[in-house]
Amino acid sequence: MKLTEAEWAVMNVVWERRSAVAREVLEAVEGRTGWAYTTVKTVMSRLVDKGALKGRKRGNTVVFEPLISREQARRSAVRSLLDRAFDGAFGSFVQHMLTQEKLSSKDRLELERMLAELEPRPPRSRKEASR
Amino acid sequence: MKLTEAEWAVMNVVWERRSAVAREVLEAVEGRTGWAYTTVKTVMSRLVDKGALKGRKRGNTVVFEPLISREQARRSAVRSLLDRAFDGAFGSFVQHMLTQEKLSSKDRLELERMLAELEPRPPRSRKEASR
DNA sequence: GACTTGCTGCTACAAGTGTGGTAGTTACTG
DNA sequence: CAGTAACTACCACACTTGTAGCAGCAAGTC
Repeated sequence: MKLTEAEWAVMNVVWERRSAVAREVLEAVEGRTGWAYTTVKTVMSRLVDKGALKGRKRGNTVVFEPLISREQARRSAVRSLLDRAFDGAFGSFVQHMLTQEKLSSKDRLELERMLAELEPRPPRSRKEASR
Repeated sequence: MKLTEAEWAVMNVVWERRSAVAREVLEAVEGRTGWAYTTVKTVMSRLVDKGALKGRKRGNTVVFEPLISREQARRSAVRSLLDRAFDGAFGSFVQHMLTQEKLSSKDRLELERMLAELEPRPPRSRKEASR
């Protein structure tokens, strides 16, 4: 599932709240984007068309919920970046991250912590069931 | 500098050879893409327009060379991914990489190695505790 | 010098994307 | 119940992206 920039902005809001109506999404992104209400609606319709959202009519309005998980979308975004920009090679990607991107030491610590945590034996995160 | 998928394919070839004419690019990507010669030309023209390539006429043909570095392009691609899909937060990105992407243990080792190599925590002399 | 071949600069055109307007419809408010 | 506010579905339109055709010009061939 490939999402456009605008679609990410919308999906991020819906994922965060687990479900949302158009106006909520608008309010959440308005500051950054300056979109009109109808713009949000259009983007959301397209997301329904492409199977990323499902809308359920409740009275007058439509409540949207995600049909794809954030992790799923993230995976394919990462995959796609790796393929087009890093020859699909994880190694060159990591190399890039560590040498080219300016990581704050906080970032680096985070990275370490996670590695360490993962190191002894892949500990399942406590939040297990996520397809 | 934001590149499209087709543009990445072309730029990758040019970066690899440091310079290339259209036909070389075509030959390099033909297998994967099945593009026509003119398709390559069009993409390359657009790359010139947006300042990613410069073309220098040599006799009949045009030799292209990159105006932007691969690292530069990669940086902005990574940045863009982080922003749209990970709230711009490096932390959640790393978390994703470690929990969601299937890293081979080789990948993980690589990640560790580089991290260690870059480690700011200096086991160096404690005299210069600055960077 | 006339031909052939390959390269170039335009032009095209459909699908995807960003952005939003309109009009009809539902539901609250007095 | 009439008026207003809020929603929805549909339409519009410019710009980008993928993909390529065409016609003219340069260069090697006999």
